[in-house]
Amino acid sequence: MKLSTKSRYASRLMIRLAMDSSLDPLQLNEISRKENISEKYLSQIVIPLRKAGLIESVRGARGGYKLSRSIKEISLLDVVNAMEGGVEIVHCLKDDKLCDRTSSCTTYRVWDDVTKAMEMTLARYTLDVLLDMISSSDDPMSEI
Amino acid sequence: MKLSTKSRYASRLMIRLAMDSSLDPLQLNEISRKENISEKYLSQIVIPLRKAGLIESVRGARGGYKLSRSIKEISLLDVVNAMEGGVEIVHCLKDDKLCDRTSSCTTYRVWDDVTKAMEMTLARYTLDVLLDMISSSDDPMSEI
DNA sequence: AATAAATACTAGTAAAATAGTAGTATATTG
DNA sequence: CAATATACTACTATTTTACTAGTATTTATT
Repeated sequence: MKLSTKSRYASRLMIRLAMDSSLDPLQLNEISRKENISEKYLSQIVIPLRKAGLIESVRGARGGYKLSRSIKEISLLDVVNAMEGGVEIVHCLKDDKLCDRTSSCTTYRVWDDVTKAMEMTLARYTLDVLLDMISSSDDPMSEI
Repeated sequence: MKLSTKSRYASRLMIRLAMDSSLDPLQLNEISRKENISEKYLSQIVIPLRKAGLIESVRGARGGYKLSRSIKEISLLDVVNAMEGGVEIVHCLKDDKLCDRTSSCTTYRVWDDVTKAMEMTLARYTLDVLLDMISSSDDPMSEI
């Protein structure tokens, strides 16, 4: 039950975008350097984020990416949802046609409950909360 | 971020053991029939459960399995922990030597929080709670 | 003692998911 | 027009998942 690197890298990328106060878009090449993640891989990660409407891209020279909403309005639930297509821990939560036991399934209710707990927790971590966590950290040079 | 079939099947197997009030051990062949899971596969699933001390086996003819603790003392957290070796959603939560960013990592704290939320939720579902859910269900013939 | 019924153990394997890489096309700036 | 960036498409090695198969061992029953 591991989170994919895509979700984790996407989270770090989003925090980098949130940290960038400049009006110009931030380029993948810079995020790649700071986060030590292949630029090519980042360029894949960025696609679902854009499709989910979390970020906007600017093409061409001096292009890059920026958040499309305020840092208060983007949570890690949004990010993980975008990357994984939902955080459901079993397929039948997403598509109940996958299993005809659903309506009478006891464990189904448990997995649903667990999924909701994850969602609630992730939703609490909006980008502004994460920035607060970083700025209140002991080490001012801390990584994200 | 899906739960493995092993964990899900193990949960259903454990509920079957919990439902069995007889003093004799329950055999895989019966669980296999009732749950529509290959007996051979169940025989693999049973191994981590036994190693985790959740069930006991009786070998030989008329052998089988039974819970080694009371239904109040076994939760789905125990089951998932046994099957997956922990519910951590990132490896670094289990072994912090895996990443040198750990001490200064903001997202680390999020993943830790999410993992704890999952653990708390799973721990609430002890086998006796699950049995209550089944018996209070509308359909007396409901599957688990 | 022999047989049947069960678990225990070891190994293998097909399919899917993961974690990337590579290359070309397209858009924009200067 | 050249340089710089994203956009898109395709491929691939590795790992994980979800099994299956076969043999060995233990125990109850006859």
